[in-house]
Amino acid sequence: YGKKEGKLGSQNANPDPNTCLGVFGLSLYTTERDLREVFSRYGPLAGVNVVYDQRTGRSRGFAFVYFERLEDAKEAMERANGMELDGRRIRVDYSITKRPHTPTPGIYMGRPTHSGGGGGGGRRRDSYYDRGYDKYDRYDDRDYDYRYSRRRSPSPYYSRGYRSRSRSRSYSPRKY
DNA sequence: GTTGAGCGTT
Repeated sequence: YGKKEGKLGSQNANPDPNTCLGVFGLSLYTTERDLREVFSRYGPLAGVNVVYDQRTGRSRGFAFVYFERLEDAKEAMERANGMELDGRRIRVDYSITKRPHTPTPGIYMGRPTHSGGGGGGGRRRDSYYDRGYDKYDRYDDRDYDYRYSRRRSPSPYYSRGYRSRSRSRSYSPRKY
């Protein structure tokens, strides 16, 4: 049926249980250490990642928590979702992405350009792309967060009235 | 002390 889905697809709504949890709505002051303290209650962690804004270096308000075991992740998801942390109601869900962005691969990503006729030619993609790196990892117009690149704040000098009229009088267009 | 729903390297 005609499902209209966002760029993240249906996974946005129902991520499958996973040892990687996404934690959202964090306070900017919540650190990975804080998250560790909270989430390690449910089981051993494999890692914690707060996502930081590339420009400001500050938290973007969400994080990823990796559990060693799926069962622990499940429990953590149930229990920690909606809990208050540092004054914010946090939301916890299974992550739909597994990893941070793939660094630009300096390697061939697969098929030789000359397909030897017929279907089988396509070699399986290099393992680089087989370990949980998914379609969301591409640097792609659809995936890039334009909120941060669109900062086209006009120079203040162009804003109306910034320079007083009297000031602009001093500007003499010398016409010859 | 930027407020909201979201998914990734400082």
